[in-house]
Amino acid sequence: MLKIGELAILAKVSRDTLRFYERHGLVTPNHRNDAGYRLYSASDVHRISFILSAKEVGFTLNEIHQLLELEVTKDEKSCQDVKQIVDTKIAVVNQRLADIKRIKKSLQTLSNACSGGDEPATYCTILGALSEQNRE
Amino acid sequence: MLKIGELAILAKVSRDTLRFYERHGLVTPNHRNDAGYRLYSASDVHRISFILSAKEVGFTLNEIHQLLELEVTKDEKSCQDVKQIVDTKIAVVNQRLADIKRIKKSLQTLSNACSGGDEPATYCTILGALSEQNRE
DNA sequence: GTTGACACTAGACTATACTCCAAGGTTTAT
DNA sequence: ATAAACCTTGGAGTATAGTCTAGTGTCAAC
Repeated sequence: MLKIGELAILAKVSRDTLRFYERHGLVTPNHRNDAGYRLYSASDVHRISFILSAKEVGFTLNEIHQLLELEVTKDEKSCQDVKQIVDTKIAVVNQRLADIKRIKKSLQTLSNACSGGDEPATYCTILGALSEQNRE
Repeated sequence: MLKIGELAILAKVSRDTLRFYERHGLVTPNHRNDAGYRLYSASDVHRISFILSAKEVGFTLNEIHQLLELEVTKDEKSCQDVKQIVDTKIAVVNQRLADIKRIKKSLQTLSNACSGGDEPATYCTILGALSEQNRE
């Protein structure tokens, strides 16, 4: 059982963020002690880590909530419903994966073009690197 | 030369968004006609497409602006400065790539677990799929 | 037994990224 | 020549995701 400050340190978020996530149904403490203090389980660290990763790659808190809810609604929803939601997300993730790979490639082109010395970066533009990629 | 409404359709954004991006230095029309109408060049479609992709994978407009600026400041900044900024971004992109791959894998685990029929989704949780991935 | 670190709530405030509206000027098609 | 469709600016409003403050309560250590 972790108090909010302890979880905050482990999960590298602020206490306010934890309370905010609770209000939005993303992370709920297992218990409260007599004084009303939130008591979290150790596994909530993983839960928050997932939230942060998902956020990082462009999911909104609402979408993340929906993904986490698949757990909660397991008895009411049939597997086919779950699958449909998940497969839709996979399509989004694939698009994002393609985008990020393209951007990575452009950044690398840029970095390589600049790796010579400290001459002016005449050809150093992302859009240039991107369009070069498209020509290939 | 494209008017704002034409560019908006081609780039799949609203006119307001184009004006907003202009205020924030992301896309500037090449010219204005006598009536003050913005006139964009066709290549701005690519520019906006880059902005949208970068946004999609978690970059803020400020970061995107910085990346696009590398072009503008080419004569003032040495290649080494550019390279340093770009290499920092590559590290971020790599982290994001790892995150999104992990999420994709979890979603696929989930989808596969659900692919049988329409029995209740007892094992269908993302966090379950994620922790399974960690055990491997 | 009191001080300092931590907890609680409610509500105000901030940053980011739009989105909409009002009041007006321009262009185009009939 | 006039109406519809488009453009302009400035400013207000919205959604998302926190972040901060005030006022109060709790707990651990000295």
